[in-house]
Amino acid sequence: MVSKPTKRTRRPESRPDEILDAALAVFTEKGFASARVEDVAKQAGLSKGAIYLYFPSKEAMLNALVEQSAGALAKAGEQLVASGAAADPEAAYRAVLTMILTAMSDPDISAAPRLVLAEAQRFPDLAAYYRSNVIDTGRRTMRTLLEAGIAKGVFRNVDPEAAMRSFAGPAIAHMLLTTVFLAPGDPHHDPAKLANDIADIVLNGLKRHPGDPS
Amino acid sequence: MVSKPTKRTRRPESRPDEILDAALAVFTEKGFASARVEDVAKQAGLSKGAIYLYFPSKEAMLNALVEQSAGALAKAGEQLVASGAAADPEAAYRAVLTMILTAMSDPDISAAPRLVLAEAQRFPDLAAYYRSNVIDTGRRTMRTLLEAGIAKGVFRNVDPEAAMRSFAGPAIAHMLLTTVFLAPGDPHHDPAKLANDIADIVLNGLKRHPGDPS
Amino acid sequence: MVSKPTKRTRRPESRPDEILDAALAVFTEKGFASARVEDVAKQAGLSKGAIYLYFPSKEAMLNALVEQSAGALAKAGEQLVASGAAADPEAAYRAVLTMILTAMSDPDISAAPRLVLAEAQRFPDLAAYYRSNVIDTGRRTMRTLLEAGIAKGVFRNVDPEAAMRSFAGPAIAHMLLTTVFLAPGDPHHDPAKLANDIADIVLNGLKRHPGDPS
Amino acid sequence: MVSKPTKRTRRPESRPDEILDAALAVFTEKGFASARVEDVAKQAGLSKGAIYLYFPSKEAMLNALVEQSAGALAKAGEQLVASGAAADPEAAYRAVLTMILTAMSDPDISAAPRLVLAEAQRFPDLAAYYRSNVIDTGRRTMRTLLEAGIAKGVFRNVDPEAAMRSFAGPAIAHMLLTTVFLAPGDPHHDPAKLANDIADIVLNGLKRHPGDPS
DNA sequence: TATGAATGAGACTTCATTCAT
DNA sequence: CATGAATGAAGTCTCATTCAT
Repeated sequence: MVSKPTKRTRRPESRPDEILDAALAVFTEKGFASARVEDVAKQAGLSKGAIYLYFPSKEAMLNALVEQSAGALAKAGEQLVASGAAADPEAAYRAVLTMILTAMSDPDISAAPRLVLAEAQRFPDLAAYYRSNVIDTGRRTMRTLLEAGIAKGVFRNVDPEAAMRSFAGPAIAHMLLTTVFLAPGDPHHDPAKLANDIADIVLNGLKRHPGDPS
Repeated sequence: MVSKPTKRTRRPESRPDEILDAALAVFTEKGFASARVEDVAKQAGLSKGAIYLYFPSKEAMLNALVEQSAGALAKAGEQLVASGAAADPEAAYRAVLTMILTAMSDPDISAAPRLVLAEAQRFPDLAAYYRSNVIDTGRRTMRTLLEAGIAKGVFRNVDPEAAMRSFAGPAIAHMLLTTVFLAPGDPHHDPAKLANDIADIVLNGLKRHPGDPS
Repeated sequence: MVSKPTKRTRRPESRPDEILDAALAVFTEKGFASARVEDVAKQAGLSKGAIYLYFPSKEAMLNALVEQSAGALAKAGEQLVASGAAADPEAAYRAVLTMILTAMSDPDISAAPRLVLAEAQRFPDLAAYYRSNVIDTGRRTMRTLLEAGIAKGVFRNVDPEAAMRSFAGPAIAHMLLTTVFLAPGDPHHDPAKLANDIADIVLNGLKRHPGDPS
Repeated sequence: MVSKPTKRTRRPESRPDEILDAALAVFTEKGFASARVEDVAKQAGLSKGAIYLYFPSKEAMLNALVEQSAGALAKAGEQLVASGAAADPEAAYRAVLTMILTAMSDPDISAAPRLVLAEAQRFPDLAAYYRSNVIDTGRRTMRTLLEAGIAKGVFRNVDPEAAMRSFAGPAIAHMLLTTVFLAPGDPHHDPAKLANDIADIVLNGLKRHPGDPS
């Protein structure tokens, strides 16, 4: 939460980003179609018209928004893995999962992915962009990790598609439970502990055990 | 496509259901806010005004839609488990996962859940309804399954929250990959095989292995 | 208030009149434009479609309505006057005023004139019809009455236009106060007494007094 | 017709009043329910949407309209009376009647009262507002005038309700004859002369005459 | 005659976008 | 750069009227 700046004193260079922050908040709350440009403007401390000095249309904001936030997570995960995957795939998966679960537990951070989830159907370009820049990166990352583990003999030779769904799925489920379907009195689960417990299950499921065939 | 009837047909007994089918298709494609009532009407082979003979508002259609399709899946899963969970939790999980993955691979069947995913943020009542009638049922089902396995000594004593995310997550991930983020040239994966491979991983992750502690 | 007939047992010959009764009630309450044909039908114990068996359009009902109720009042007043105006203009005015005030105090009877008042602007034909058949008759009646009084030497030779407004105005004022602008706790004034008191004033104003000029 | 300004003029200071003027004209002509917001906009030289920058709904315009024009007439009459009623009730009534008849002869000025008359049934709040702010003020005014006359011994001790209907009724009758039921070839009557002639009758009717009882 | 499902024109209202200031 | 009044297209909903039964 950035401290609200005194009106009218702001580096103009960061205006677009500020607008995108505002747009993310408004779009996530009301959905893109039902969000009003004026709401975004108000949230950004600007007037309606000013938005159009920075973005040519409402949809352009959505695209910029997604592009901005898209790469970040996947890039972060990729680096995290790259640094340690070969040496210790198990530790790498644990680290990635912890990072992602923690991120997804924060509504501000999970806002962009949720927005994409909600609007992907209606904006195929956006879905395609996200697929290329996030999903595919994630898939590559997971595949790298899996192959490293298999090569080292710690993972069984499982189907990569199944493994990927098992890797990433729990994080998605957690996000939905935490930010979309959270019951009013629901207890908050510690993301780090959850990540560890899930990693226990998934890694245990992937590992060779004494007596396993192949 | 049945031969177009002469205008002003008499209502077939189940107009409301036909309208809901049309609404589901249109809402899923365009999103609720961007869908026009006239589109739904056209899809249902009716005029705009006729819709309002059956539903008082566009939003009422959304609610009816969700209520109609909500219970079905969870109920199906519950019964599936109830029938065999105690006797063989592993087989039960396999069966449930196969059913769900198969269902989620079919865009027509996954349409309703996807719609809820997309609109839950904007319609808290709808989210609450889905949580009560689908999510909670699913949670209960999975918990039952897990406890049966633990009681029989085939599952380790893992954290239920972690287990649930590991159980359900892969199915959700599969749905998103299949219906939202499907790449144009992506190969279709056989849901049954995928379900089995995922079950291998997850169940293996839950099972006690020789040499496991506790 | 007619006793509600047992459904479906009704002289069909009187259907149009029954519909007009219903229409008057509904139009008066909601205004012609805002009244729904279905409301009229319901009030008349019929279905929407049946209305169109008797009247070709909603506006036709309005016209028939006004035509039906138009003449009655004026005709009644005319006869009342014709019978006694020449012999005793004062008594004749008293009688007419009493009748009109009593009629106007009854919302059911004043409904038609009020409806005309409300819709005359929007339906010039209707206004013209009412002018020809009610207003003009009333004017003639009052003029007859006035001239009889002048001829007999009991009334002064006043301007007929002024006299007519003085004759009829109090009745209109009474109607508006009674049916349109009635305050919740307003006392009901006895129309007969009021008519007499008003007649006292107006007749006294018209009469020659000892010492009057001309 | 002023030369049409280049589209998208800047607002003159008093847009709301201009809109209300336009609304009064349109509502009076077509009736509130049948008037289209777009007609009001066009009349005001604006686009449909612009209306909603100043009024939240069509009905809000009606209310504002009535509130704006409501007090004016009654206030004017009240002051007129207050200034001279005690000293000379007869002259005061003459003055008030002349003012009102003159006002009512002008369709532009009588438009608001006529609109209220037409819509009061359908909008009870509006009727109540008018009753409180116009009718009641008028009643108070007339009662004051009457009591002053009685106290000075120039008026007989008549029933106030009867007197009020006799005071105000002729003005209402005149308005209806002039603006609602005016025949095409009808001669225009000079309001000032008419007011005087009516005042002759009514005042003569109220006055004590030599030989009156009481 | 009577019904009421169905149509479709039309109304209110919203809101992305423009532009004079 | 910024504002916010203004536009006008578009969408939801209503309802007079029609017509198959």
